[in-house]
Amino acid sequence: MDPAHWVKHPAPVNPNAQLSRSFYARPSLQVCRELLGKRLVRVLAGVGRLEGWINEVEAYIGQEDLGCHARSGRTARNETMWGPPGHAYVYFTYGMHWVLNLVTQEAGFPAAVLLRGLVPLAGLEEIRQRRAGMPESKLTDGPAKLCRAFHITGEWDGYDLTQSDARLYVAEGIRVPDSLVRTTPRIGLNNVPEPWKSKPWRFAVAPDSFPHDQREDKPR
DNA sequence: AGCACGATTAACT
DNA sequence: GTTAATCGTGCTC
Repeated sequence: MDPAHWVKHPAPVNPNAQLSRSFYARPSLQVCRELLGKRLVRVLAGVGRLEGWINEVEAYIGQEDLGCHARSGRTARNETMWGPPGHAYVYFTYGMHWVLNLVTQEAGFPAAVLLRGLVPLAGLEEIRQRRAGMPESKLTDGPAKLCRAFHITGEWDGYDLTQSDARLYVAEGIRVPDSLVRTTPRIGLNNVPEPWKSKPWRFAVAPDSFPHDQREDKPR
């Protein structure tokens, strides 16, 4: 990938800046698209920071969206999605996997963005440990894989990613031009009726688009 | 109370 | 390409 495709955020954006609630409090598709290239940060006490560039996301938008958990109304499981934006919505699925969403839009409207993929940036040693036996390219290339790698479980459901001293949050990152963004239907909605099944609400950018020289440990 | 299935993954043919 | 693993959730009876 031509490095010229990558443009750093213009000053005065602080590249370490934690995203504020106003970022999440917007239409979900806009938040979704803009999350590409941002960094998921997990602070582990005594271990250090795990970081990854966000490279794949999906939007789930309201009760009308029959692919969204909120389709069945307000329940104990989806409660977090109905709350204020900027919180983590973490749920358990397929009897063994946790997945992480970021709540979007205003409180009272159930919507969130599912994080489906990261490109490991920092804390590689810890990430590899959590994903023992997996090839380098498959450490965090799925919604449950990235939760496994970043120590994210149901305990994080409802966590406010915008609080100061957050141990889990999203920070500024690298700018991803539209020319690199692929838009497709969402993954895994096998029994969801149309038109929801085919809504192009998945946004992805190829992992090898990200600059290797900024990673803590370059892939071998 | 019972049941079908899931915003998935890893292993396998 | 197919499939087992594994259990919480929401829906039906």
